[in-house]
Amino acid sequence: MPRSNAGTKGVPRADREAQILVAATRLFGTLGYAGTSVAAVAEPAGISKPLVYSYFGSKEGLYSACLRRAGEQLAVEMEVIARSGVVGLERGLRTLEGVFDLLEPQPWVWRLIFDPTAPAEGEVAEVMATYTARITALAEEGVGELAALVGISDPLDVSALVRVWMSIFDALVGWWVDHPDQSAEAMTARCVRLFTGVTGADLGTVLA
Amino acid sequence: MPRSNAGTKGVPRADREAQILVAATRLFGTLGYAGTSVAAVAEPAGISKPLVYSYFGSKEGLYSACLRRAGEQLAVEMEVIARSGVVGLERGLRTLEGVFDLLEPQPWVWRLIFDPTAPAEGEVAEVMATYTARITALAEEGVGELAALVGISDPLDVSALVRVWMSIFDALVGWWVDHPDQSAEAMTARCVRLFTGVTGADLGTVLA
DNA sequence: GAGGTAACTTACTCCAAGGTCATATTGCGA
DNA sequence: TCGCAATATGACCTTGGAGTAAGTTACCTC
Repeated sequence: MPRSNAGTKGVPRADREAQILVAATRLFGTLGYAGTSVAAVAEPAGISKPLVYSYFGSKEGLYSACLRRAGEQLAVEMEVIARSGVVGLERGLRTLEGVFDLLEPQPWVWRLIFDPTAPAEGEVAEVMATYTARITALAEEGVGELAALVGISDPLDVSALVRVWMSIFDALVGWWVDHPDQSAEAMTARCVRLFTGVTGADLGTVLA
Repeated sequence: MPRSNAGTKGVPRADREAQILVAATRLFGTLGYAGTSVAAVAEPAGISKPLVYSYFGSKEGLYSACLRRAGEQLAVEMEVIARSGVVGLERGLRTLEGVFDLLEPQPWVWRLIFDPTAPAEGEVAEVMATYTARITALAEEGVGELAALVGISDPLDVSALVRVWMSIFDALVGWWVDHPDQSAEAMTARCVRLFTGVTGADLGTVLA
């Protein structure tokens, strides 16, 4: 019998890294960057703090790794939908639908990307800026098209409207996270009802 | 000449408290609760840290005091507008207008009330909940009325729509904070254009 | 002008959390 | 089977910021 708990347990680095990322993503997404300690990540991952540092270097490094995985997933999902040819309000809806599906098993991931408690400088800020920029670009595309259609042409108006749209998106995801009994499908249907009610548009065929 | 810097400077407690609150509100609203240290508040107020503790008891006590002042101002402003008889989308606009005016000299106050880095328990959380509840009640009133008009009756749909509305409000204030060159009046006009564009409603008379 | 009190500061304590070091165990190739 | 690299940890160092103890100065009243 070993005299200490140290020593390898036969788990390869890649596997451990994956385990740590899962635990960290969940905690960061739930408690926020500032509210999560590295020790609190190590515990559910079943390992000790120094191993986390050995693999990810720092708390920021750990967060960046989580961010890259989650951000890539979300950005790709949204980009695929944007390139699928759907336009107008329906494009917004389809994007919501895709995000709801993606987030269904791990809704806390959303907060990761827009966490206001994350550091405003350094590596984390840069990675966040990358994904925020990719997502914002898509929003600008969609909102810009829609704005032109209803006669909103002033660039500052469009800029504000982009912000509003992203905020609506965030609010709907946030509401959903607070109502875990609602399925992704039900959420999409809800969005259709709300959009229809507010804009008067016809989105009846979206739920095919 | 005095041998130390200690000793009264003849400033009455009420005056000092007011100075401290001004400095604290600005810092909390800019850097957030978590990002602001009590020492950082003391410095621009021109005093030392223990005096802050002597007057406000704790960092939470200090934040609560800021919150009460700011929250009361905002809640009263919004309640007055709500009771003034204006209805429908115009009520939303008038509320935005009132908040823009109130915030013009101190836009950072907005973030104070919805600061996500504030503690989730204890006195601060309670005070925040109080004002959030007052403001949410007004939103529910206004949104509920509007929702009924466009045939949205499911309580969960209304609940989600309330969240969306508050988020739009927050986005518009946030955009404005990021564009300090825009006057409160210009912002109100912008909101009229956006609302008109998105909903198709006629708000032409609002800018009287 | 003596003393009580309000206003004020210096110099600490304490703790949580980020980060590091020295060391222990085991799998595996030569 | 020998030894090295990879995996792992307990114990430690360090820092920043919340909070406090004890003392200093000045105003105000009698």
